[in-house]
Amino acid sequence: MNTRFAVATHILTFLETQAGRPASSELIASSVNTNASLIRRLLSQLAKAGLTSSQMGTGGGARLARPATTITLLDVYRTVNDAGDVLAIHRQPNPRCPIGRHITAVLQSRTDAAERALRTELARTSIADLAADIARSA
Amino acid sequence: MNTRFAVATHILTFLETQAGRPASSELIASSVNTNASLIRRLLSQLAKAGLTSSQMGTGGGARLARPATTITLLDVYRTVNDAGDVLAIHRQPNPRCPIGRHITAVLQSRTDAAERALRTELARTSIADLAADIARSA
DNA sequence: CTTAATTGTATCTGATTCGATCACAGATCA
DNA sequence: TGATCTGTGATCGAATCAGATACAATTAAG
Repeated sequence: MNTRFAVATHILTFLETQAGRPASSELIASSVNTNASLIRRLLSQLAKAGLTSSQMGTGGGARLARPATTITLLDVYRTVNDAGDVLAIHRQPNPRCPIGRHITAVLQSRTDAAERALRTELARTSIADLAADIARSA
Repeated sequence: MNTRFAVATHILTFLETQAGRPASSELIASSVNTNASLIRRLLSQLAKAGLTSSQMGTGGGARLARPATTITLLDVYRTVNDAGDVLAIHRQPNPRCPIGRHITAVLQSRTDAAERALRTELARTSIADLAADIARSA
């Protein structure tokens, strides 16, 4: 499993605490404890998904593009995960075997339901919730 | 994502259709369309988890160790996945940053809830259900 | 008792993925 | 003009994975 979901969530939560001031990738990287290039790559994805916006040049950086109450963990998940890769399906069962011929479709419908449950739960938490939790911890 | 969950489920469903007759790793491998060694590795895990039992020697092979109605996709998931690796957490945020210091715990509690939802859904499907779905498709 | 079949496990290999790192063109502002 | 940023491309080493081969141990059949 990669760490993009966790890092992207960290980024967004960090931006929320910046109260609208743009944050540079260097600054964010120092909070996440990784390098700025990786942060910029994730920010690029987040911006394409409409969750953040960035400005180049002196004094530039990234900001949330929407109120943190409207950005959920499901939005983050959708941004950084290819569709349905939590419970991958194996490639090519033997089509001459009755099990092999049907197992993929049958199993897929069940794993789809499971992933749907995961997503529903993720949708219940917003970046604002996380920021509030952190404020309470601090 | 690896394919162990899907392959292990395939194996168990295959065994269910064998009606108690032991199936060799070669036979199973031909249905899954992979090699026997991989199947044996998975069967070894499944046996340790109490889902299958194997017998060496001529005429040997693997069987379900319990009725298929009592083996759920959650059992399979537990067997082949390390704990909580669906939404991994990144390793070492900067502890000198308020966000970095708290994000891991705060996020973990939310991803735990999501993974719990996933598991609950997986528990609703048994190997017998899959076998029945396949019988209906055929 | 001998032989064939089968598991369980170790080892190796090529492909793929991932994160870290460096580099640099383009944009922006003072 | 010069300093500061983003966006993106390229490369690298580590890790993971599936495929493959090998072989000792076990079991049943003849």
